[in-house]
Amino acid sequence: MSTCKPVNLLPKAPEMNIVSKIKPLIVETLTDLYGQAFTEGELTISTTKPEFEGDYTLVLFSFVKQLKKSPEQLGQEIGTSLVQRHPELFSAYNVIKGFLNLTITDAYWLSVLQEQYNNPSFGKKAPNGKKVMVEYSSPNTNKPLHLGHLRNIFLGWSIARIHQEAGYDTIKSCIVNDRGIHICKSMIAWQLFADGATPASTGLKGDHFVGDYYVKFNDEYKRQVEVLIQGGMKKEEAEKEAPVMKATQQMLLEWEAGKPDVMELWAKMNGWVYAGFDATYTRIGADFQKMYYESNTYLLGKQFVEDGLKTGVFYKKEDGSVWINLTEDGLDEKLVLRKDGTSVYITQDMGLAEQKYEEFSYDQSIYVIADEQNYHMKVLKLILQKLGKPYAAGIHHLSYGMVELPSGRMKSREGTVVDADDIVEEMANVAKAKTEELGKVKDFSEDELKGLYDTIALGALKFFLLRVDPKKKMIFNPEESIDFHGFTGPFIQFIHARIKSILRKEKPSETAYTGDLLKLEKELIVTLEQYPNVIEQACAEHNPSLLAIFIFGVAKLYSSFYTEHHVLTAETEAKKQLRLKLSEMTAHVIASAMGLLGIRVPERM
RNA sequence: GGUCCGGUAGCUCAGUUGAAUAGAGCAACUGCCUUCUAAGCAGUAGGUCAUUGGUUUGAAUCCAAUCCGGAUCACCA
Repeated sequence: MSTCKPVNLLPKAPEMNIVSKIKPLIVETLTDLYGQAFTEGELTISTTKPEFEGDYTLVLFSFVKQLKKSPEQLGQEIGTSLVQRHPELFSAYNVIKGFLNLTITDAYWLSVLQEQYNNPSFGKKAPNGKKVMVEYSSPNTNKPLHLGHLRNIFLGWSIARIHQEAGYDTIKSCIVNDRGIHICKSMIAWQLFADGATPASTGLKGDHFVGDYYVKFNDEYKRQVEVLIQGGMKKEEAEKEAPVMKATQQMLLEWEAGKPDVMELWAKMNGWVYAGFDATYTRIGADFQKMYYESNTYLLGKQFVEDGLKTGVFYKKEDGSVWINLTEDGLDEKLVLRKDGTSVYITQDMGLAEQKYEEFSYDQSIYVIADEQNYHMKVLKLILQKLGKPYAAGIHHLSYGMVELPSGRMKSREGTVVDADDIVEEMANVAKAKTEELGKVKDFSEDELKGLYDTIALGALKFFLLRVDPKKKMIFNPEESIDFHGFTGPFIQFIHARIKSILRKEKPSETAYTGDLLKLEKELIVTLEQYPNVIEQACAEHNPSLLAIFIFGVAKLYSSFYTEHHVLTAETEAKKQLRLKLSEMTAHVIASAMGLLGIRVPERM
């Protein structure tokens, strides 16, 4: 950094966000002026609306009653005092109705720019020594991933990445549901219909190959049930008696008994599925540090039942089944062990939580699971709390809404599931067509082009799924492919590429700028300065959409700036340097924020 | 029926720790490529914030009731 300028006139490098900086100053001013104690929490400070003069606004209404003065008078007094006491921070103020609009000095904003313009990690926090586990994806191994999984995966990956940026040590994990009746259905169908076919012999991706047999099972099952009903059987009975269903149940028993040929087929078919999943994960950029398999964990948790019975948290019914009564907590009674002594879903989850804690001693454990499991996760946390588990408090359910079609929920039986691989490929094709049409990267090699198409396709898809508040369900219309204009990933990628195109021609010099700031120049810095806060908030609220919304605002602002003011042919050399710095800082923040969403940004597009 | 979540522009969504004239994108309409990438910019139009009542200096936001949609309350996972 340059040190040969009159630094003493400038505020120190902004480790702290401007809002947290001015809050104590306002508190101090209030106390001095009126002799009453206020806390920072009592202040309402927001960015000043564009139609008014100023950067940040203090709402005065709340003080009127306590101080028995009109808002106008309060505003004048506080404003005068702040500008007098801290001329290095406040250059002007105005009072409109009950709002005190404060203008921060250009010098302050320029110091922010000067300190951070070449910092690609602006907003990154120092390690806080805390460990967070994020469990996401968690697929079944009987069919390929679909659009709903993608929302889960992008959310999980992003929330882990955001925590990492906020200073946490993160471990991404996945619990694979690799056992159970649904797997056996694919296995039975393969035995019946495959005639030895494999993914290799058919050229199909393993997860799709196995998924096809799951569909074949259901078709056959439906056919057999129909035949039995026509033979005079009742529907419920037919559903139980259909030969393929009986064979499947038999197979599940054999699996649990460890029958060698069943285990072998199971391992083989799961292997195909994993190969398929891995290909998808690699393409979309998902990764895990720890895989858990239900075939290993489904017996866990039984020791909890013993403990719970001893401490009276659980109780046993006459038939031998074990329950917990949660009615005092507003929930129902919940079974934790079947009468035959086998564990249920929630028992396994207790066991897995314990195992994760033993292995990683996490401070926080985030489960990315659809909102249909809100009740289950509430119960899980509550039970663990009642059992006095130290890790119970750190359990957080990142609940997200379903991705629905305009016609309603996706249903695999009706063939309305949007396949993950298909949608990625489709987006890549759109990206290709669009790129070729624009013809801006004709000199790219085959590989570079392919990389660019995936970057844009995944940018569009990830941004589309992450820009919405996770807890809200969202509508996806397959008729219209995901847009590349407006509030989208590709728009932001485009702005980044544009900036890079300038920076390839010239890089900013280190000398600090000391002149005036035009409206858009200042607005850009004011906005960029908020980035560390946005990371913090996205982390605290487990909500990547805050980053998506923020970074779109940045990109839009830069786009206006870019159209209105020239960088390389600026009015003066000093202005050019200023704008080069603005451009570089914007590019860094875009790359960083998009990175937290799992989206790459191209140098050219 | 109990619990939870949602209802904001034609569509998809922000805004929901109360604050100024409720914001974006898409779609529609008007302009702008001989100057750093037009996947862009500038602008026009589009609203009974589901309804009713309440609290407040101030309500899309808080409270109550009602209507609509969804999830869940399995010895399935």
